[in-house]
Parts: sequence; C-alpha cells; structure tokens
Amino acid sequence: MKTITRNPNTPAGERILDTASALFYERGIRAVGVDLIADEAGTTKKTLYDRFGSKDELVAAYLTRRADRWIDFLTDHLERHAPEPGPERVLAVMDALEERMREQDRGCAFVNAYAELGGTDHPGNAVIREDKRYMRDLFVRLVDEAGIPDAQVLGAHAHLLYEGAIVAKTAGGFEGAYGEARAAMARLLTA
Amino acid sequence: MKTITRNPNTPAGERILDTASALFYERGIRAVGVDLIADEAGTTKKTLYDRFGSKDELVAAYLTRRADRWIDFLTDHLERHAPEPGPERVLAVMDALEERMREQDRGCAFVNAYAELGGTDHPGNAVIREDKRYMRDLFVRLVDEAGIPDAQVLGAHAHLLYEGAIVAKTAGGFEGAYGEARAAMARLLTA
DNA sequence: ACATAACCATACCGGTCTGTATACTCGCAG
DNA sequence: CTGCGAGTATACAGACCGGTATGGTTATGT
Repeated sequence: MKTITRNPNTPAGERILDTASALFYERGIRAVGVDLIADEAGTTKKTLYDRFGSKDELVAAYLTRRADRWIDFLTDHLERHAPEPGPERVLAVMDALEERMREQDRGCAFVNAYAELGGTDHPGNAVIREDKRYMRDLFVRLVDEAGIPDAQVLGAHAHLLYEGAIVAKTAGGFEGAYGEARAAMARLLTA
Repeated sequence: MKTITRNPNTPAGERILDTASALFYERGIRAVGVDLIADEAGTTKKTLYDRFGSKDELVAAYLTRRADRWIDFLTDHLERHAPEPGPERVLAVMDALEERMREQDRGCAFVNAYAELGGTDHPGNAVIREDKRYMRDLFVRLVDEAGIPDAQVLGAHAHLLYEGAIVAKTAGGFEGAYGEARAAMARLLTA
C-alpha cells in the first residue's frame, strides 16, 4: 500500500492556495504560472506539486474553496439581514452580492473560469456547474419559502437577473447593475 | 513618410482572422498561440505580424468583427421577424440569440474575453465595453419604441436578463435559459 | 533511535510563448 | 524595367510553460 499522501491542509499548502486564488481571480488562470504562485507564496514548486498534484487540481481547489466561502458569506448575510422568509429575503441575495463585490471587481470567478476551461475535461468544470446549480436552487427555495407561487419559474428568473447583473457590472461597467437587478426582481416577485 | 502599411484586408489576412476567431472563441485567447493560428490558416507568422502587428491587435480585430457580425445578424433577424415596434420586437432579441447560439455553445465571446483581458490595458477591453453598451442601448430603444413607459429602467432589466441567460445556458448548463429570460422579459414589459 | 511528513533549494526537461530577422518568389502598376 | 505590396519558408531569440529529479533540513511521533 503506497497511497499517495497529498494533503493540502498544511501551512505551505494554505499559503499556496491563498496566493493562487488571488492571482487566478485577478489575472486569469492561464495567465498565472506555477512558478509565480510558488514564488509569491514563499515556497517552491516541489511543495506545490506535493500538496496539489497538478495545476489543474490546484485550480479546482481554488474554485471549490471560493464557492464555499461565497456560500458561507451569503448564508451569513441572509441570516443577519433577512432571517424571515419573504420577498426581502430573495432581494437580500443581491445586497450580499453587492457587498461582496465591492472589492472584487473581476466578476464571477466561475464564469471567468468557464471562459478558460469550458469545452475541456478540466476538473474545474464540475465545480463551476455545481456553483451555478446551487445559486439557482437557492433562488427557487427562497422564492418558495416566501410563499410566492410558481417558485420554480420565478426563482429561475431571479437567478438570471443575478447572473446578468454580475456580467453587466464587470464586463459592461454598468455601475448600477446590482440595484437594477434588485428592482427587476422586486417587480417580478410582487406582480 | 514611412507610414506602416498594415492592411489586414488581404486574402491571407482574412484567413488569419477567420482561423483566429474560431480558435479564440472555442478555446480561449491565451490558450491559442500565434504559431497555431498561422499554421491553421495556411500561412506564416511573418504574414500574421505584417497584417496585424501583434497578437493583441489580432484579438481586438477578432472581437470587433464578432460584434459587427452579431449586430448584423440581430438587426436582420429583427427586421425579418418583428419589424413593427412593440413588446414582441424586444422579445425577438432573445429568439435571435437562441438561434445564434444554437451552434455556438461557448458563451458570450466578450464575457469570455473579459475573463482573460479584464484588468489590463488590452485594446480588446474597449471593444467589450462597446458591445455591452450597444446591447443595453438597443434594449432601451426597443422598449421605448414599443411605447412602454420607463424605457430606461425596463430596457436595463431586459438587458440583465439577456446577459444572465447566456451565462446560465453556457456556464450553468441550464438548457431552458433563453426561454426563461424571454418569459421574464414578457412579464416585466406587460406588467 | 528511526520513520515519516513537510518543507526548502536548485537544476533540469521538452515544449511553447510572442516577436524578429533573413531571404526568396510572385504579380502588378508606374 | 523597376519598385512595391503580398506572401512563403525557415531560423532564431529570450522568456515562460507545466512538471520532474536530486538532495538536504527540520519537526513530530513512535
């Protein structure tokens, strides 16, 4: 039995993942090499490959952790600002997004990753799908819990506005996009 | 006077741009090298650089032409299927999109390009902004011409649904996204 | 005392990246 | 006939790519 010990949860592993995450998000995945990541993390390529096995798996780890952290942030924000079911709880997702994106102006990490990985068999693609699936299901659930009929449909519509707002704000540069999406959601949910 | 003659409108220049466009869209910009482009176009790097000056400018040319062709396609589609002002003419944009995207499953070329170029001073960024601006203005104009009040706001909402649908369909894999966006638009416009 | 995991340092591998240089052929317009 | 724009072919530069190899250090736990 010589199972490969590839545990990323070590100090150096954390530093690598932190560094890689920042660089991947800011500059893009293909634009960032493993040499740079190792350097910036104050470690070596050897350690990087010992911890993550390949750049592809490091990318997948980046996407997975980013999804987890966003969901944590979002869940916490909802619990804090709109704990009761209702339309406001749906709209609060946009507030969380706006707050989250205040300092992250490079758009949706998963959409960006799809731009670079889509159409390949990269392990990150599954993470991308998962995140989108989660957000859609969340919207449907929140609309349903608000007691609004046709939750499946209206949740989907809210989700489209959510995705559209991120694109419009970042790639399009429309500063009011989050507010616009929030307003459109309100109209759809209270019609 | 030694003005650089850099005219891309030559047979080889066209072949290069055709090839580059297909490869950039399908695989991503950074994933495609100039060697490959020249090879696939049946020409040489020398000619590529004589015609376009740099990879960056070739990328900008790719984006510019893609925007032009989409606008041509869209304009023609609207003229053909919904020549009269009204809500249907707004919704017809989604029909055009769905038809256009039937064989192009790699999403919005401009969003994808933003994922790779955003945050830099790449000449393609201006083209990306221009395209998004055009689509928003188009939606506002179509809503206005339909005689619907609050065109600025409702046009923006329609635009968000349009952008969200592309992301949801491609990165998210939600097959019904275009139809959903169309339905949501109809609700917003006839409320 | 010994193994093991984690880490660091350095060098190397084959390949690809953007971009340049040299030298030649062809067609065409003055 | 001459000059030029367009294209072909090939080679090269210098950097960077993902990934591997070798070897040594430190800390921990048995």
